[in-house]
Amino acid sequence: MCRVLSSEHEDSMRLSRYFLPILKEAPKEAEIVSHRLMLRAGMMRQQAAGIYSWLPLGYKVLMKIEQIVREEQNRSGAIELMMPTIQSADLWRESGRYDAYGKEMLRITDRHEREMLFGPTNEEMITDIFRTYVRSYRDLPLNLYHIQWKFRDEVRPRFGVMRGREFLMKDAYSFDVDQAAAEKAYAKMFVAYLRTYKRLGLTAIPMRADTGPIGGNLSHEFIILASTGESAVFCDKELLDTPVPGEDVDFDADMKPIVESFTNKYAATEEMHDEAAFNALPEDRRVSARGIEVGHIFYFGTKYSEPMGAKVAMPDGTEKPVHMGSYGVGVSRLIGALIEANHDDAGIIWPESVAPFGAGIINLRPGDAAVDAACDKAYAELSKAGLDPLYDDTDARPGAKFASMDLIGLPWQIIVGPKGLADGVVELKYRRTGEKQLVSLDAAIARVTEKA
RNA sequence: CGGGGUAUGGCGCAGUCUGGUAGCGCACCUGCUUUGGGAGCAGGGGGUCGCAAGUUCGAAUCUUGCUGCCCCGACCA
Repeated sequence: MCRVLSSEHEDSMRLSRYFLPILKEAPKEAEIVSHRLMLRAGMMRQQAAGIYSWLPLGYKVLMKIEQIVREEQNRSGAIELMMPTIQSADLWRESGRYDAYGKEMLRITDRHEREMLFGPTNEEMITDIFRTYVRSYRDLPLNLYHIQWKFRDEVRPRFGVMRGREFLMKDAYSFDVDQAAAEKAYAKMFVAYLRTYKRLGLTAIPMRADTGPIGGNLSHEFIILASTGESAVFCDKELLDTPVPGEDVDFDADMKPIVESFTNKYAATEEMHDEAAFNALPEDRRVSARGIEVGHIFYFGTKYSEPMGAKVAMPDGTEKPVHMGSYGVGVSRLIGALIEANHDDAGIIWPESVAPFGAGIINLRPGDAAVDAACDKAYAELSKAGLDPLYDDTDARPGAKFASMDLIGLPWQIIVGPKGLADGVVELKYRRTGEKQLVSLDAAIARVTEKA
């Protein structure tokens, strides 16, 4: 009894007590599938163009993605801190970007008529922190990151969270003594990104990106393939199966072979596409698809350290500006990308690593003693196993319950009704394939919890 | 920022051309019947028709101005 009660105070939830405002029809402004499904599944609500409230279901997914991103950043040796959303214009004047940035920057004036801004990124601020405290080459390398809300006043926000104005982003910044060291930091992040997307259930392909005036080849966009992607991409089919390093990867070792196992194969977005090089691939290895950018890493040398005076003392006593790189992951955008890559006509199909609840339990006849008891048992067992189940104990009709559960896309459903129970079985449904089987309650619980 | 749409209850929509007391489906509340893939019947609540001026005896409807939102393009995580 106490066990059941205490588990209820964790993440598991009875639908009758939850806040899950499901819509049968999607608001007309939502055009693409991820946007429609997020609104219908009650994950978010638009408050202004490109600005959203995160409702409980959406917020849970957002936090799960954020946590995976965080764990992989930490594993690679990056260190988390937190910078504010509001910044002073003065910092941006130092780098020259205050005037250069244009109208995408949301400029704010405070009560003392001081010029402020809602940060679209944090290179200036992190450089300021660095120059304040770090003076010696001995303190390098250093990689600091935070996961914070950003604002870019896009001319035309669209596609829901895929192209919002306010968005959650992980941005990391590396500091090194020279370009060779910075390249090592870059390679570490490259590998951390491969691992992050893998854990999210996505196949992200690193593609060379435009490095602008700095040149070199140290900029990659991480792209996932989805038919609704925003840009055309071209790559070698072998990249889809190139192995991603496991949890035991040693980040102190040389990352270059891993990076090269990806960068030695053709991959480019439309802007960087080289038709001749692509056509040199055997025909059956040419993948021409659409993609969604979910991360971007680049090395930019002394672009900020130089004008902002972020220098360290070198062994010979001279001072040199540090070499920097920055590494972004669009955390909120990833929700949209995940849905674009994982859905069917009935709704969302969450990868297990980010599903808002690990499994759904549907009670087809609340009030029926046997059905209630079976559901209570499933709920307690799944909760105990840390599966974080959502228990639909409402008195809605079966059809509505099935439709809602499919819509929100939990990996597993255990469906309990009086008819099946009379034969000693419940229905176990795997959302991704739609595969259903009639098994005993214990077997269903065992099957769902075996991976947890 | 150029071009095009659109704005009527929480969501989807009709009504606007031709001015005359705001309607439908879903959702919500009550009751009854139902209950294994988005139930049926009956009753009920909820909207100053985006905002502001104007025309008119009378404006959701006509005129003017403004604003929000959406789509296409250029731009970006």
